[in-house]
Amino acid sequence: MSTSPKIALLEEYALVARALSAPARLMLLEQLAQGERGVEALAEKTGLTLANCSQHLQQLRRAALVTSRREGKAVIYRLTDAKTLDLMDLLRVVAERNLAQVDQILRGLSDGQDAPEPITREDLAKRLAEGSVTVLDVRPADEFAAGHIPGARNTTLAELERHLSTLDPSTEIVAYCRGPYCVYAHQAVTALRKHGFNARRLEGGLPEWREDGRKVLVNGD
Amino acid sequence: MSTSPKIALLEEYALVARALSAPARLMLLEQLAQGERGVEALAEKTGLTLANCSQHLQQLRRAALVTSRREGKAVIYRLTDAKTLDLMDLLRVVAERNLAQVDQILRGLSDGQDAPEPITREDLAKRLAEGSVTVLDVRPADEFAAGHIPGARNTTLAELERHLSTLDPSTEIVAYCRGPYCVYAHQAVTALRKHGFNARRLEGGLPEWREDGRKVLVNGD
DNA sequence: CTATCATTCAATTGATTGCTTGATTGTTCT
DNA sequence: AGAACAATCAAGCAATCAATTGAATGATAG
Repeated sequence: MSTSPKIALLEEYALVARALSAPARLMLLEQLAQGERGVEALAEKTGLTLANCSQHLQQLRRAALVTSRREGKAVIYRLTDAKTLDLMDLLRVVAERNLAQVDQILRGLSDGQDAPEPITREDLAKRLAEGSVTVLDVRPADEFAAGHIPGARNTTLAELERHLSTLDPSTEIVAYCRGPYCVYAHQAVTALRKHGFNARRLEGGLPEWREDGRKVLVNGD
Repeated sequence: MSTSPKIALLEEYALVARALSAPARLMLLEQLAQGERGVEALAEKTGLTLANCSQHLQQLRRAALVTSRREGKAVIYRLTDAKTLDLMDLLRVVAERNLAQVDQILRGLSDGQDAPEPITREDLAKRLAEGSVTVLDVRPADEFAAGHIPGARNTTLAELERHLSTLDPSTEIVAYCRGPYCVYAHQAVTALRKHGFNARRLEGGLPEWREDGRKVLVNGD
């Protein structure tokens, strides 16, 4: 070791930070937060080419944020540690606090109107038990099928307009998506409110709900 | 905005992560955690050239992790937000959990022996009130002068050997330094234990102690 | 053993980073 | 106004990174 142990340690910490310093890798981690995935599925979801995706995954693996195992001819990646999600979340919090840019983008999502505070997972669980709420899962159908909040209805943003008439205007709607990094729920709430619905976002997304130890339905009810 | 809002957001988060992805900048943040500093002082402490230091500081500012103000002809930098320390700490935790490399380096610091668990700040405060402990501040004298735990004795690692005879072998010694990123306390504890002293590390360092709202003595008692 | 499929490796391009040197800006002191 | 000082800017270099393309590995199925 030519460098001092202090620098060597800092270099390791920096390696982890560097792994988080590309949008593509943040997307990959967001996907992996939903559950383990093969390389091809990840490439498709994130819009990366296969080779590029594979290389990003290897950078994540060098930083030990993900682990892989072989399953037949496929290689399955998963998060090494749920703490990584905390790290990403804190990254988001610090960015939102300090960077005016972030605030602007988020404001842009809500289209001029002020978005209401998100509902906590605990509150949603209570409301679900009472049946006094409609839950909307705004993720692609395959992710919905792989697991969702019990009782949730699935729709994509594109299809939302067509489903408006089937929603009860007198019940509050709670929308959720992949997690704090995902903007689908923001956009769904904005769209719904514009049509006069009483809609809010869920705090976090499915990975956080699952991590709380709450029930998740798999494979289309 | 040519890119989608989702990518734009991720780019902002990535910007923050990128700011943390160089050892030099982690060192700067560690210094700033002790309190605000001018550019020259930071350059000296970190061993960076002035221009280089200034450029790193500007990257940190771009990510809004630090803020600067002018004071006479000097520019004083400080952390924008204490949450940044949490972020760095979590970075460390994730790195320590997952990277075998980190474990090895830390093990190397303790020279083969197993280091005891660090003492919590709460426990140390109790022990201090009883007077049943010797507290050792293992930072450079100027940082000690700028603030330290009441009752602490200051010594550098280099001077530690010469001070051994003035330490009471029957009292437990608690060593601390700049914080979780700083290895001085690790090394001091190892040295002390090798000489038969009963020594432990404090969890965190002075910035964490201060953030707990605990008392700090300034300017040499 | 060969064919096939999923993934990784290797080589290339253009862009970015880290660090150095020397000039420039902005502030204070005389 | 001019000298002295702290900090920043600008230019240049080597090193690294992101993305693309095409070839090579590793595992399975026939």
